[in-house]
Formats: sequence, C-alpha cells, structure tokens
Amino acid sequence: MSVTRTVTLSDVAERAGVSATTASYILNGRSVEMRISADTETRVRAAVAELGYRPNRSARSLRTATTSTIGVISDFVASGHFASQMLTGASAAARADAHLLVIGETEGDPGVEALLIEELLERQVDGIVYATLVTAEVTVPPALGRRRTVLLNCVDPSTVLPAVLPDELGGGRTAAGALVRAGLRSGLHVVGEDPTPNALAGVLRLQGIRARLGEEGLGIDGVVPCPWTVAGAYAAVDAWLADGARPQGLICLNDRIAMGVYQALAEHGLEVPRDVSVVSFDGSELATWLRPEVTSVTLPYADLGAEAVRVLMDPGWATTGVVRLPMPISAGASVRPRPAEVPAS
Amino acid sequence: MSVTRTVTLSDVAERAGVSATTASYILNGRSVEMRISADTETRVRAAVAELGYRPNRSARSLRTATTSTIGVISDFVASGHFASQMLTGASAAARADAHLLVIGETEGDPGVEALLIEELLERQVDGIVYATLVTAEVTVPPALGRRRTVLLNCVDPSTVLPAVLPDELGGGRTAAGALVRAGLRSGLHVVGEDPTPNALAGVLRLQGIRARLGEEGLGIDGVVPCPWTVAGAYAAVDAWLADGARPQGLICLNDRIAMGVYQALAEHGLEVPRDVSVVSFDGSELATWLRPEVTSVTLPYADLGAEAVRVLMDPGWATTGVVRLPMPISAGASVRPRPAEVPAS
DNA sequence: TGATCCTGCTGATTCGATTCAGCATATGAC
DNA sequence: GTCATATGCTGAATCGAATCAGCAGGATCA
Repeated sequence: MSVTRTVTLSDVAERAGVSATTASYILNGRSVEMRISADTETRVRAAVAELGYRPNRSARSLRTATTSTIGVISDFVASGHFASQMLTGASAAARADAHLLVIGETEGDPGVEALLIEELLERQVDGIVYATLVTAEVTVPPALGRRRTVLLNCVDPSTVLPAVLPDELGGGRTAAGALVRAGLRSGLHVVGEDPTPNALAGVLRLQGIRARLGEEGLGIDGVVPCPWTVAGAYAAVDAWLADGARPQGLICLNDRIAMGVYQALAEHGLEVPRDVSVVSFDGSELATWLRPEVTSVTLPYADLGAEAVRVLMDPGWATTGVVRLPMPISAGASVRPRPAEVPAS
Repeated sequence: MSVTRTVTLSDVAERAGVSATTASYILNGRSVEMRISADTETRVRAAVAELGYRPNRSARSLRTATTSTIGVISDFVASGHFASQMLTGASAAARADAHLLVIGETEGDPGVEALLIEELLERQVDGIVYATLVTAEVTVPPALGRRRTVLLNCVDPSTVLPAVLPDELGGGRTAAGALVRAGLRSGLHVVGEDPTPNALAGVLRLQGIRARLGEEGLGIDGVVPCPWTVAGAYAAVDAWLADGARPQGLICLNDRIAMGVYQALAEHGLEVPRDVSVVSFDGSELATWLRPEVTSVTLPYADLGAEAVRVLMDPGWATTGVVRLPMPISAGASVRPRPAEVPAS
C-alpha cells in the first residue's frame, strides 16, 4: 500500500480529460441538465472507479452549507434500551436519506447540553433531534432556534417546534380495553404512579384507562402507588396483598412494575392469569421474559426515532405540530380469556 | 430574531480592527507564539463574544483534514442495552477530547457496512471504532485500513489492529470463585452453551470456570446446553430438573439464562440460594430485578466504549495490541453463604 | 550611522468541491 | 450566406479558516 495522496475531483477530471466542473456536474447527477455527453460521463465514471475517488465532504459542506448529518441530543442514550431503539429507528430513517447521525449525550446536565448544542451547530448539522428519555415537558435551549429542530418524546409548550411522541392516552385506552374485552368488570387496579412531576406518560395513561373504562360504565377500584421499579412495585404490591387485597385485573404502568407485581403475586400464591389478569406498558423485552408473557402496550421507540427524523427532513417541517404515534398492544398470556358465554342468538 | 448572516472570522477581525490571521492565531491559542499583544487579544475576544462568533468546522476541516469526530460502526446499536452503554462510555471519552461520535448501524449487513464505512471516510472522521454486539472474531473490511481503527468487543486475527475486549477468561474464574468461596464443592453445573460458533464469550467463560475450579481440585459436573434466552433456559432446566437433577450451584452464562433458571427452579419448589446457588454473567439491570438479586459477573460496557476511544486517540495507538478489561462481580444474594465453620485456631 | 534583532502584526495562498456566467462549435432556419 | 439556437463544455469565483512568508517600525549594538 503506497502513500497515496488523497484523490481529488481535479485528479478525476484530469484523468478523464475534462474540467473539474464537468466532473462535478456528472457526479451530482446534473449531466442531463448540463448536456454532458454519454461518452464523457462514461469516461469520468471510469476515472472515478480507477482512482477510487471519494468526495471530500468537508469541502462540499463548506460550499453548500449542508453536511448530510443530523444531530441527536438526548439526556440519556444508555438508560433502558429505549433510547437506543430510538437511535436505531432514527439511524435507519436518516440513512434512507443519505444522512448520518451525530450523537451527544447530556446526562441531564444543562451545561453539557449547551456545550453539545454549540458543537453540533459548529459542525453544521442539517437538523437536530432533541430527545428525552422520559416523556416530559421541557424548555429547549434557545440556541436550538438557529437550526431546524424536532422534539422527540417531549414537548415545549413555549414554542411551536414539531414534536413526536407516543399516544399515551390511546395507549391507556388500549390497556383498559384488553381487560374489558376479557370481561373483567370489577376489582380493577392500577399499579404505579408517576414518580416525576414533569413526566407526562403516567398521567396520560391513567387518563386513557379511566376514559375507556368509563365508556363501559366501569372504573378503577384504586391505584397502588409505587416507584417505577421492580423492587418498588414488589414491595408495594406485596404489602397491599398482605393487607388482604384480592384484585381481578392489574394495569401496571410499565413492564418493570409488572415484573415486581408478578413476584408479589407468586409470593401470595396468586397465579397469572388464573387469579389475576395483568396488563402492562412499554412492550420491552422484559415483557416477553415473564412467565406467562405479559400483555403490554408498546412504546414504539424505533418508530418514534424514525418519525422524528422524517419530520426533520420534511419540507413542511415547521408546520408539523405534535405527532402522536399509536402504541400497539403486544399480546401475552397474562389476561384471563373471557369465560365462555351463552351464544348471543 | 433577525435573519443574521452567519458570523465569520473576518467579521470578528474587522470588528476588532485586526486581520483575520491575527484573530485566527488568537482563537487557536497561538497568541504567545505569535507575539500578539494582550490588548489585541482582549479586543478580539470581545468581538467574538459580541458577535456570537462560532467557527465553521467545515472550513477548518477542509484546511486541517481533521474533524474532531469519531465514527462508530456497529452491527447493532439497539439490541440489549449493552451496545448503548458502550456508546455512552465512548461518547463521554470522546467528549473529554472535544470529539463527537458519528454512528452507523449496519444491522449485520456487509453491504450496509461497506457503505457506512465509505460515508464515514468521506466525512473525514479522525478514527473509527468498529464494534460488535457479541464478542467475536471478525475480518474487518479493508476500507478501514485507510483510517486509524480500534476494534471493540471483537478481534481480527488477520490484522494487528488494536482491540478492546472484556476479560472473559478472568470473568469465568471470578464466577467460579464465588461458588468456591461459598464452600460449594460438588453439584456444580453450567447452564448455556455458546449458540453461535463465532462468539468467543461462552468458550472463554467456560474455560475460566474450569481453570478456577481445577485449582481447588474441583470440576463441573455437567453443562446444561440451551440457547441464551429466558424461555430457552427455562425449558432446558425445567426438563433437566424434571429428570431428577438436583444441582447445588449453577453458573449461568448470562443474565437472561439466569432468569429462565430462576423460573424453572421456582417451578420445582427449589429456592435460591437455600437449595441452589446461582451465579451469572452480564451484570445487566435484569440481574438486579430478580429475587433474590443474582450475583453476576459484569460486562463493563461503558468502560469498553471509553477505553476504545482512548486507545483510538492515543499517539501510541498502532502498538496497543489487545486490551482486556476486567469483569467485576456484582454481588447479589443468590449464593448461599458459607456454613459456619469451627474456627481455625 | 548603519546593521541587526525583536515586536506585532498582515497579505496571499491553500484546502476541495460547487456553481455562475460564458465560450467555441455545430446545426438549422430563412 | 447570415443569424439564431442548441450542444457540450470550461474558467474563475466562492465557501471560511489556517498558515507561510514577510513587512513596517522601534530598540539595541558597535
């Protein structure tokens, strides 16, 4: 392998016996518009292949003020694997448009956030996806006003920035619907209560649940408050059951809570779904690991990421408003099937 | 907010009443070397602040052929949250050196991989981290020869590229050591066998386990083969226990297997750690969700990511060789404490 | 008084691709 | 035979920062 000086467009042009201008037009798909002959085009393309020419994006970016690059700024990339599914979806959507993702993780530190935004702006990213791990209301840093931005999993009431979020309200309805369809009419409880005041998910899910049950003339018998963790849910539900509670249907506000609930039910000799039907939220892998697999209303993280990027690249970007993506239900075996009924007619 | 034309270095220079050259020297920390007066420096910095000047990285990159950007190419970003922890570690290490991460996910497709590598090279990334989800032997695409590269979680026997991996062998020893320290001397089994022939982790872990037990004159009573999944482990161990097996200590080759094992043990009325001690690998969140929390030998994903980036930026990069990071043990309550002994002296 | 050195700066060029304006030559219309 | 149009291409400027070579003007020295 020789110390090959990097091949430039001029090298290609020289080799093909044309000007750099012509070569540039050809490589940018403007040969028809510029009436380049087929013969010339062939020669240029051959030269590209022979020399192994690769355009220098820095040069192009300098001239065109675009980088085919999207900045993703989020509070946490790692936590859960939720954020990374977002990344996967975003990455795929970006690649569909020949863009790459530049990521920055703020770890929730506003100072770091400001710094990263500056770095992204300096790097001339074409747009920014501002994502939060937990669905929340935020106030985006003013620096983002300098680039087109889409919010992911959050909204900023003080701006008109487009935002992409899961339809938590609809998700709540879906979860309740699963119990309704199973014929459960009483002994319905919700486990978990929103632990952080800024997070909207819990509030909306609960609202959706109430709305759906209300349509059937039903209601929640109570909410068992607990942090959104396995251990926290276990402790709360264990104590609750020890107090004599005998629920028929439990809606857990996320899958980790469901796992704690499973543990507590087992501890008290209660079987899912024979004694208690369980529905959950998140649709994470964990839901499929439980025995029996828990029916879970899925957060469509990959879709959210992909949609955010699509909105970002859409010409009508500015007027998109808030997009809410449906939360599909992932059926497990944790809801007791409806008892056989007398056929209707 | 006005339609502010972007501020360039010349604008700053003009405002400060100096040449762009001078301003450039000052902003690049060469004012002493270039004997710029303190007064001039002050004026330039003031101008920067007043105008809100931000350098244009594209221009700088074009000139310097560096981008303060590191490319991360991996087969899967999403799967598990392992890869994303790597990203977090890598991101933090990169930021410590004022670099950002550009990510590309190949989804295991060699075509996509080749494409992404070209994209990264075009974008003039300063270096590339080539990561795999599963520890494996790989053959890196030749295009990577054009940029400094570090392998993460994999090795390429055909090259001398630096590689960063977990010390699986040591991890195996640690896992076995936990059982040894508890005084277990028989009825020791390993659950899970490497499902993919290219993955090294299982082989090395098993090797480490055997070595450590051998030192005590002990051995494995058997391996229960199963896929590395919750359901697969449950099925295998359930059948095995139904056959009358009564192990004393189980080493699960990852946390998902441990979860399946817990389920199977519970099914057969066996309690952890009273009846069976369990040790696992991964140190994922799942390990802490099980009851009792399972003792797990941790894959230091964040460290791996950070170390890979550090190696990449190290001047001695080329001669680094293979770096193996220790796998610390995360103690749960799944190993039966050693029975009280007669004091030794 | 001239030679030398230091101080504090600047002009001009460069990186590599994009793009506007325009220039020969060929073809056709009348 | 002339003018107009179409064809197929090119020269030169440009994007914004980095950097080499060099230039005034003052101080120092012999």
